[in-house]
Amino acid sequence: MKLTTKTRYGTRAMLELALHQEEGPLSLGEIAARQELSEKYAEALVGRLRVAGLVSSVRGAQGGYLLARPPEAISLYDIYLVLEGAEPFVPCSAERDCERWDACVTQAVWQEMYDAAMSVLRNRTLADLARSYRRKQAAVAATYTI
Amino acid sequence: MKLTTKTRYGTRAMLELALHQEEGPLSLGEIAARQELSEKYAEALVGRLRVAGLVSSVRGAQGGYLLARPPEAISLYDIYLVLEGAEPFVPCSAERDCERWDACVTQAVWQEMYDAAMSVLRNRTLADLARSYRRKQAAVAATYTI
DNA sequence: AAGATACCCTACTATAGCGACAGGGATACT
DNA sequence: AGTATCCCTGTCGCTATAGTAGGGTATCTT
Repeated sequence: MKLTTKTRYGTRAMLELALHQEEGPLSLGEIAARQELSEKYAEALVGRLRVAGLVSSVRGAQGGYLLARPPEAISLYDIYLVLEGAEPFVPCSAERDCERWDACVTQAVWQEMYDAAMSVLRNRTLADLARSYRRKQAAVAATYTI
Repeated sequence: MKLTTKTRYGTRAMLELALHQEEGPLSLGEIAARQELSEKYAEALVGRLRVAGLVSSVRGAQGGYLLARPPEAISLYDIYLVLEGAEPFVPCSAERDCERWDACVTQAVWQEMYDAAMSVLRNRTLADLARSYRRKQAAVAATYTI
């Protein structure tokens, strides 16, 4: 069970956008630089987020990307779904009669496990992340000041 | 995010052992047959469960495998841990100063997600599974009887 | 007009892990 | 003697991930 870099990078990119929301669009170059990624790879990720409607874009010079909705309205699950896909944890292959009762019994547990993980993502928005980030930043600044 | 067959097969094998607990040891051949696996593959899985102390074995003719502890004392998390390893969702690579605050903020979420999934496994024992199984079996039997 | 930038499409490589099979030999119990 | 566990090794194919690379078009700002 692992989380891919796609989701990780993508989520962080979205967090960047949330943090810079009022300073106008963020270009691919900037996003890629902060993630230490090639522009091409970043393009692939952000492109999908755009097609999915989580991000909007501004073309031309000084263009770039913006969140399509306010950060409170974008959950981490939204991002996950776009980048990771909705593929289930464990496919149940039973189309006809299922002899595999034991499998079905365990199946229920896997499903529960998956749902538990997803519900964490569902209950967390980009606004939450941004808040955590700023709080952390403030805490560190305070340490240095004192 | 996916669950591997190792965990799935392993858990089902353990369920088999739980269900046949009183009928003496279950041989590899039987386990493999019920999982529709090669004996060799089953051997690899059960072998690890044995080394980990979840399963005990009886050598020689009429030998086989048994649960090492009562089913109530074996959680699905125990099994997961043995077969999947304790590797976290996302390793934090920061050993020194970490410039990646955004990453750390997201890291916390991934961790929470992982914990949520694991807590489902922790709260479920083989005895629970066996109970579900028997209940289901009884329900189906009733359907056919009526 | 020039430059910056999004947008799109394709191809390519490398690696790692998973899923599984195969064989053989030693040990232990009935 | 026969049935099993036990243990070690090697092989194979597949798939997904994780990226890189290149080149072209459209659109906006300055």
